[in-house]
Amino acid sequence: MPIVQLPDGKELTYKNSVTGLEIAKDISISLSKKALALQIDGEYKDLDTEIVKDSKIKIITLEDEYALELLRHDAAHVCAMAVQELFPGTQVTIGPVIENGFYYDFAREEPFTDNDLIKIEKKMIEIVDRNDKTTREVWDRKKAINHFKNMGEHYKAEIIDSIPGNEDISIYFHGSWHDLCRGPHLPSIGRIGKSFKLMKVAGAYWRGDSNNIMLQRIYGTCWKTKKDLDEYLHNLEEAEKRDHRKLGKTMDLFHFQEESPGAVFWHQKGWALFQTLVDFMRQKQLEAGYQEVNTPEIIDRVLWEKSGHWEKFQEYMYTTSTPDERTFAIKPMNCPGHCQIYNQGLKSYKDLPLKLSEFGKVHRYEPSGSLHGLMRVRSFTQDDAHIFCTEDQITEESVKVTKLILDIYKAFGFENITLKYADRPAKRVGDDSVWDQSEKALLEAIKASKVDYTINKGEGAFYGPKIEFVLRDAIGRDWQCGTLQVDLNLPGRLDATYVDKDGKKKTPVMLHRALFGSLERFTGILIEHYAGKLPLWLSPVQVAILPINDEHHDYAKEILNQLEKISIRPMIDLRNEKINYKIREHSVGKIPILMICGSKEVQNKTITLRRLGQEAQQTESLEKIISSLSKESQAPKI
RNA sequence: GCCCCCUUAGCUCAUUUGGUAGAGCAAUUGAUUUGUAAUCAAUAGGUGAUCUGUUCGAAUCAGAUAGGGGGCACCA
Repeated sequence: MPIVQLPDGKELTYKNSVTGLEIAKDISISLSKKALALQIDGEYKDLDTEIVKDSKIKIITLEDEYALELLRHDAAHVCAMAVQELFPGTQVTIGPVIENGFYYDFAREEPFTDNDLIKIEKKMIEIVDRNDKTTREVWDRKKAINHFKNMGEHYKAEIIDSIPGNEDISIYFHGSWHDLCRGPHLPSIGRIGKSFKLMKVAGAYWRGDSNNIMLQRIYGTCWKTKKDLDEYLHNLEEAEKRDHRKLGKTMDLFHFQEESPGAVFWHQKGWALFQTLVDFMRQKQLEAGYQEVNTPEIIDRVLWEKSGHWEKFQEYMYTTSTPDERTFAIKPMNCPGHCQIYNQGLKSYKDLPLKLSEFGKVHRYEPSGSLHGLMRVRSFTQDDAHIFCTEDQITEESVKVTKLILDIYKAFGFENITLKYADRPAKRVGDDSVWDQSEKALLEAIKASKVDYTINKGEGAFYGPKIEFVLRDAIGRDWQCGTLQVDLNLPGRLDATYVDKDGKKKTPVMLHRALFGSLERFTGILIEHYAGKLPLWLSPVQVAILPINDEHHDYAKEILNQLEKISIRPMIDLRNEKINYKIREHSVGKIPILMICGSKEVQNKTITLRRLGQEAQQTESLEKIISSLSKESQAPKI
């Protein structure tokens, strides 16, 4: 006699076991038509799941957020069905739901072409129209493995083999097609509707391991309505316009060229932006008690061997040998250098925490496939620092770093910053007891910072656990920017010591931290974040002075002069062009403020101001504008 | 590094099956002296990424190399 409780608290009593669909019918015919799945005691199940005992249930319809996941999961199945109908012999592997859609990985000798994608999409629509009913069966493990092996589905057989013994092997049927799957699924496949689209084909390693074979991954997007799909596609198009590589070119900020892959040629305007960021950080770090230093670009490999970098990263380091037959590495990191500075002279516990910072340009021979505009380069500038401290100081210093990073990010208006806590990786240096200690300390620090975070298992640095501060680019890709790492290994390896209260020499802890991380990457993120419309203080050209005709040139030059005196970055457009033309060109060029001067302005000693993205004009006295701009162009206070 | 795709004028892009390349913007020159998102005209601009092959003939077909794009893997 199961009693089922509905979300509104109402209870229904049944004599025998009952399915979700039957309950939905009892509530209302319209609900039964909309019903997609079932939530039983918080767990999502198929709509035809038999309920045998008292439980809290909820009928899932398109209105529930979870419906989107169901739709996308089913869409992945439909994609696999379509592929197998069109390309017999293709093996299926996995097809999970991801943000905005799904993907499915296939094993097939021949590559899928863009044309195939169109065919597959058409076939998917056919399958949706067929609207096969979905049924679920639980199979014996051995039977399932043999069954899929006999079908030639070796990857599926392998997956079943790796499912923990206490879990059911559930097989879902959509008509005659079937797949191993955890479920739940829609009652029939046609319920996914037609608001989906296959987006791209890509390679992906079987089980995410680069030692394995490469599969072909088909990415798709799927939505509840056509309107949602169109909106998603439209937003994607808009986001692509914000691509920093595109804006970098049109805004004349930087370029790349094939003679130096992954290295930035900064143009004057891009460099001005870069330098503004450096100035900003320098100021913030001085306020936070850091001492800025500078260390050599090229250091003997002996030091890198000592630090452990050589063993782990040798193939990703640029090296150079000199006529005296020494091998040097071009620094990929600043930490060993900072340790050398720390090691000069005896340090006392009273010196700690000692914070050394550097805008250090580092070089890493990153895999060619990983290069990506400014986001991933082979030569970049870190706003790096190392805090030498005692174990007791780890938490306090870490909390300070976390706050500093978050405050700085907020100054740029970043809303969704993701924090990830990454613990010990497989390949690492140091004893596990030391790792236990440093992981505990960092976890304590992140908890004390009272911020949300996720766990990134096994993704720490080789010398210690880390917190990653992750920002998103225009099209939703995540990039690690800031980082904080607790290191109980390198100071010992690099002979750093301090004299403690008891007169004994001890090894300090080193906190590695970067705020922006890579200045190059952060600049890229910023360009996309602002869609190129940089705030006044960051804009390489802050003001364009546009005289109406050549009678106004002298006055325009006078304005230029006055702006330069208060360290505004102005430009003047003396070309013989119409004012409309000049306004358009400098608006497209994303200059925040246009100053128009004609006869009226010359006569009254005023300026007419027009701001980027606005049509409104504002006429003020030259004096007043100068003083207000001087304030407005300051870096934000944090 | 791996899979797939791309590379044509300074920029954005055409040239449908092989018959030696076009447009818009930008540039240059001239005219125009202009009041809030493109004034008009003329001129110039290309070893079609690079190399090698197939062919009577290659931007177009094949191969290699380089760079780039989308993913995967990597990311001190």
